[in-house]
Formats: sequence, structure tokens, C-alpha cells
Amino acid sequence: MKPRHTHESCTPVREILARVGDKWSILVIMLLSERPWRFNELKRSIEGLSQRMLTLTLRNLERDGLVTRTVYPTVPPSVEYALTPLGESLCGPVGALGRWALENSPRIDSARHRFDAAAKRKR
Amino acid sequence: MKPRHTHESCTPVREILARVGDKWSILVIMLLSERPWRFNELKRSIEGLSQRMLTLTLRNLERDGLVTRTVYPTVPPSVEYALTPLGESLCGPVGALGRWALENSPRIDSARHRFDAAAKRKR
DNA sequence: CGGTATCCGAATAGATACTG
DNA sequence: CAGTATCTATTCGGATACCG
Repeated sequence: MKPRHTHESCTPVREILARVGDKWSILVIMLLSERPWRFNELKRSIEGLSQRMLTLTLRNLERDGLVTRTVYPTVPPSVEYALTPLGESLCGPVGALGRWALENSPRIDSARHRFDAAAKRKR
Repeated sequence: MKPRHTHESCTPVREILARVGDKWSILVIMLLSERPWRFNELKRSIEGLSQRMLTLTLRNLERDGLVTRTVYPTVPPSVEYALTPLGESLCGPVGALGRWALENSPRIDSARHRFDAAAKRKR
């Protein structure tokens, strides 16, 4: 069952990574992995995230079946977002990548500095 | 050592995911995980990838210390790209996410269809 | 062969104003 | 509170032309 890295098998992977790699999805998923959150609660917790982008991010996550949106018919209305089982199952692999990123971000940082310094010297 | 999902700890994760989640990086990394490749070899192997984008993708990967670029002073010149140890170590977590994506892409697909169908009914 | 430089249209994302 | 609608600034990506 050796998985060859064919072009085709990468397409869904790329789609997932594109979703999860966009500017805000991961942050939202990480927060939702703790407990359900309300809309403005998420907005307040993620600095720099505009209302528009939060809406779009949540819609996409909902569309992909990773997040549920529950409206409570209170006045004023409150809407709660939570991970689906599918969304929760994503936290494992994403967590692994996250740990890799945390562990290696110093290495990446210094690689960038070396690269930029070398590029500068060439000008 | 319980890792809290603070905002700050997510930033490097997001950067990695943004790099790896862009349109072509994963495809390039997957190919390079097999063996070193030359520039035009990569270009031919990835359908729809323009020369410009391949160059940019490779530069970014090189800058992050994930890929090496080796120029052989032949005529005509040949340039070989390969993964660094850091790049190879990324293949583990990315592979895990990839397997998740492959396993769950049917679920995501059907979630999308359900969502789109529901949205359509509302119009 | 393996790029760089430039132009231009398309897609994104932020700010702002308005609404049930 | 939780959005939608609209406008605009920026970014991104493809096409093309040129170079060592």
C-alpha cells in the first residue's frame, strides 16, 4: 500500500492545506478545539481579524463540514460555533504540524536571515 | 507541558501552513522527497505551473531553508533542487496531514455538496 | 537551460456603512 | 449580536519578452 506521491493524490491535500493555511482558519480551529465560541467572542480574541474575514472563514469551515453554526433565537441573537467530529479529527495532524513549526521556527528564522543577508550582499 | 493554544504560539504555525499551503509548495516538496530534481523537470511534471511561479516557489522554499539550489557550471547550465534535512523532516507531519486529507476528502466533498445544496434552496 | 523584468487582469482582503 | 453589501487598496498570478 506504499503511497506514491502522484500528482493526483496531492490535489485534495493541497485543498486542505489551502483551507487550513489561509490567514485565519487555524487560529479559529485552535480556539474552537477548546470549547464552542460565539461570533464576537472569536472576533475579540483574534487580533487583526475583521468581521468580514471571520464570517468568510467560518462559512468556509462550515461548508467543509469542520464547524457547526448554531443559532439560538434569543434577543439579541447569539450564534455559537463548534468543531464537528471531522473538525476535531483534523486537530491531530494539524497539531503535529504545529509542533513541527514551533520546534523549527528558530531554524527557519535563521535560514531566512542568512538568505536575506546573502541576497543583500549580491546587490 | 500542556500546550495552551495561545495566539502567539499559533503565528509560526500559520506561517508554515501559509508557505506549505500555497498553490505549489506541497507538490514541489513531494516530488523533491523522492530525489533531487532539475528546474525544467519540475516544471514539466507539475501541470499548470508557470515558470514564474516555480521560480518564486523554489525561492521561498530555499529562503526558509527547506530546499537547496545547486548550480552545475555546465553548458547549458543545469540547476538541481533538493530537500535539506529540515525539508525532509517536514515531510513527516505534512504526510500525516496528507493522509488525513486523502482519508477525509470524500467527507469534505459531501459536506460541500450538502452546504451548497442547502444554500441554493434558500435563494 | 534556467532564469529575470515587466505589464496587466483577476482574485483577496480591509474599511466602512447598513440591517434583522 | 451577528451578520450583509459595497467600495477600494493590495496582492497574486499568468503571459510575454528578454538574458547569461
